[in-house]
Amino acid sequence: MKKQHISDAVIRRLPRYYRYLDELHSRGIVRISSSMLGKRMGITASQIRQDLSCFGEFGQQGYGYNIMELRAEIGHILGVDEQNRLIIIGAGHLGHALLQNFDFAQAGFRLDTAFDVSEALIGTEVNGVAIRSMDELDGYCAAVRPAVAVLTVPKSAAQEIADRLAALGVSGLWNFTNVELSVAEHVFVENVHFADSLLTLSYRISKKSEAENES
Amino acid sequence: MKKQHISDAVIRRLPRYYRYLDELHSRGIVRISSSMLGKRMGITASQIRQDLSCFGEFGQQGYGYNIMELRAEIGHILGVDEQNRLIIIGAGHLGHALLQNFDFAQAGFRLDTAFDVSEALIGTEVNGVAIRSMDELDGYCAAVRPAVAVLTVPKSAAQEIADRLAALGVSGLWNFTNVELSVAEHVFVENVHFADSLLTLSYRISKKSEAENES
DNA sequence: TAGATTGTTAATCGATTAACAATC
DNA sequence: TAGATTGTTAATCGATTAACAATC
Repeated sequence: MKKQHISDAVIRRLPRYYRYLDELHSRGIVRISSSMLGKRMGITASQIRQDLSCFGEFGQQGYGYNIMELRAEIGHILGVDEQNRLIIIGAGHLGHALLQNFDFAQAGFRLDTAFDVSEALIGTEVNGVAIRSMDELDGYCAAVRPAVAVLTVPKSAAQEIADRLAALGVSGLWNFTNVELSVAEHVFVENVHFADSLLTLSYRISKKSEAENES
Repeated sequence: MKKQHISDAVIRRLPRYYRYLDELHSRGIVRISSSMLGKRMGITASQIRQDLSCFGEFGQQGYGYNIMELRAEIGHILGVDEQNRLIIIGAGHLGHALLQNFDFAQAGFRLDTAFDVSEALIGTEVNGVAIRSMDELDGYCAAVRPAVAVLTVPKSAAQEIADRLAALGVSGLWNFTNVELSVAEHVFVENVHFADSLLTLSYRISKKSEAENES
């Protein structure tokens, strides 16, 4: 095991390992070798072993990996057992969708509450989660100290709210607005840029039809 | 300009360039050099010039790039001017959020219609888009031949619907379900894995608090 | 024990950065 | 013209893959 610096490429593969191990486990499979897992995931066995070796020794020669064990180890590395507190800013359509569908607990977070500016929403509950006024945000954060805030607000409000949350001491922002936030460096920002994602698909499709027209 | 193979890393940066150029343009700025753009984006000028050189020569020595022009070029590379047809499968919370908020036209797609199994939704309109029965899917695709289908359905239905869409001839799937789809190789899949994204944030936050505890 | 598979070191490959001649 | 900045070639850096001794 080399403690060193862990590259972003490795970190972004961890959730994918986690997902595959989850599925194997739910199918009742007990063990797997790096080469079998690699075959399923479409990556090399080398890469899997190399990646895991950043964090420890989780396998056994001649046997491979115990799926339940490895899943738990990766979950631990990702911090899913910490159950950090999380709040949602903006309970519009997207905020609602997350409130209704997304399993925050499985990703290691405890969803506390949501905030919105709409009078119609304030005071209501969605899926058992209370929606509060943005006026309460400061007091709430001071008292509860949530680790992460989900940004599902209009583009125009994003940077201002991000600054406010940074000042209130959140550690991370899960940003669904299509803007590039600039925040103090102690705050981690993870972007979910729908438009970027769809544009890469657009690129691949148009390259494909170009290629077809050439032939 | 080198036509060659274009790496995924380059393709994934294109939408980001596009976004920055959009913003500069809307602020009325006319030209920018690779070094200034790099400074804003937090990347090197070299990388920008190297990336762009995959597709052509868009700048001018001693001047830099005309923002409007470069934006249009990148838009064209990404295929935003093709206005491919797109359908949404699953008009639940997330499907609704996309129907209401997302600007498909700006990403180069024409949103035709949505499909769902819910009797309550079938026949209604959301934001001017008709929601049809899944029973109509085959006939609709045969007639209209949409290029892309958005998958906002429950996990359990995802693979089956993906297979069906692949057989119906779609070129791309924009997959919001947290499953790994396996489809015929002529179909491109672009995943938006919320859970993976949040887990990387979880990782960074827990590493941070570990580091703090050590000191 | 023999076979399988790990963790790790070394080799390769690809992506990023630096340097610079070309030229607006 | 002089200064600025490109596009591209070369150098560096990092990530992926291959190989293999260690060992269950």
